[in-house]
Amino acid sequence: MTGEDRATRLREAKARLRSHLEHRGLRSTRQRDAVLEAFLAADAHVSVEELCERVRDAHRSIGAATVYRCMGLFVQAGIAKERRFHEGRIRYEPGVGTEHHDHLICLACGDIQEFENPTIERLQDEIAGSRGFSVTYHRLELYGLCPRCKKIS
Amino acid sequence: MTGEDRATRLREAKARLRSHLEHRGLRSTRQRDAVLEAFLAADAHVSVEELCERVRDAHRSIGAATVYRCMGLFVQAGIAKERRFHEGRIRYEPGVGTEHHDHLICLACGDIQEFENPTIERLQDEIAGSRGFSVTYHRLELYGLCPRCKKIS
DNA sequence: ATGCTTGCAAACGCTTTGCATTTGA
DNA sequence: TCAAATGCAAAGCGTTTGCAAGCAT
Repeated sequence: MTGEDRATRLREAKARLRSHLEHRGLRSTRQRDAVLEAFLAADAHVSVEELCERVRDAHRSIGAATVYRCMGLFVQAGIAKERRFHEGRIRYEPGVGTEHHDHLICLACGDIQEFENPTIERLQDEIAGSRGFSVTYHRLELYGLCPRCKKIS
Repeated sequence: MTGEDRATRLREAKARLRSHLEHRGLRSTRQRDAVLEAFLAADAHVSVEELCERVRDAHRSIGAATVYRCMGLFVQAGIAKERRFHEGRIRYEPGVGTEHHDHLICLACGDIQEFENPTIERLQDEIAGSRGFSVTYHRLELYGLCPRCKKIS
C-alpha cells in the first residue's frame, strides 16, 4: 500500500467515523481518534492486545475495555471487520478500501495472506442455493505452512 | 444413518479406542465408555455441554473436566473431530466412518448441514500451491438462513 | 501396589460489564 | 449542564490444570 493509499484510507475512515458518531449523537474523543490511528497504521489482522500496545505509545493508560469498545464501534461504522482464526481471539482488518477476500494462514509463523477466487465464491452460492440456504457471510481459511516455514521444518 | 451403520460405527470406535489405550498404557474406564456411547449416540456437532447432559443420564456426577479430557483423547485416537463454528465453543463430530466435508450453518436455528465439493477442494490446493503454501487443513463455513428460517423471517 | 483417572475447584485467556468519575458538546 | 465515554476492577464464558482421592491393571 502506498503512502497516498494510506492517507486516503485514513481520511475516509475518519469521515465515516465522524458521520457515524454525529448520526447517533455519540462523541468524538481523543481515545477514539488514537485507536483509529493505531488501527489503520497497524498491519491487517491486528489483535486487541497488539492494538493496546500501539495505542499506548500515543495515549498513555488507555484501558483495554476502551479499545474493545472502540473496535466494536468501528465495526458498526464499517471501518473495521472482525475475524476469528484458529487461535480464538478476535483480529481486526480494515473495512474500508478492501475487497472481500479469504485467508491463507501459516501455522508456524502466523503469517496471514489474503486471496480471492470468484469460482469458489460462485460454487459456494450454488451449493447453498441448491439447499435453499441464503448465505449471509462465509469463512474460508486454509491453514498450513508458508514457503519459508516449510523449508525450515 | 441406519441402525446397522450406527452399530458398525460404535464397534469400530470402541476397537480404535481400545487399541489406542493399550498402545499407550492407558486405562479403560467406565467414564470413557459412557462418554464414547453418549458421543456416538448424539447428533453430529455436539458441544461438551450437551454431551455432559447426555452422559449424566447414564453416569451420574461425571465432571465436565472428564468429558473434556475424554474428547481430547478421542480426537487423538481419531474417533472424533473438533470443530469451532461462529459461537466459539468446541463441537465434535464423528471421526470414523465420515468423509471430509464442509459446513452450511443456519444463523437462526443453528442447524448444521454438511457438504462436499471436489472443485472447491481442488481450487484451494491450486491457490495454496501457487503461493508455495502446503495446506494442513482448511475451514469452509457458509453462514446464513436455512429454507425454513428464511420463510419465517 | 502402582500410577493412571477422576472430580472438584481454582486458574486461565479473552471479552464484556458495572460503576464511579471524567469529559465533550 | 448532563448524557456519553472512560478506566478500573469484577464478572462471564468456555476450557484447562493442580491436586487429593479413587480405581484399573
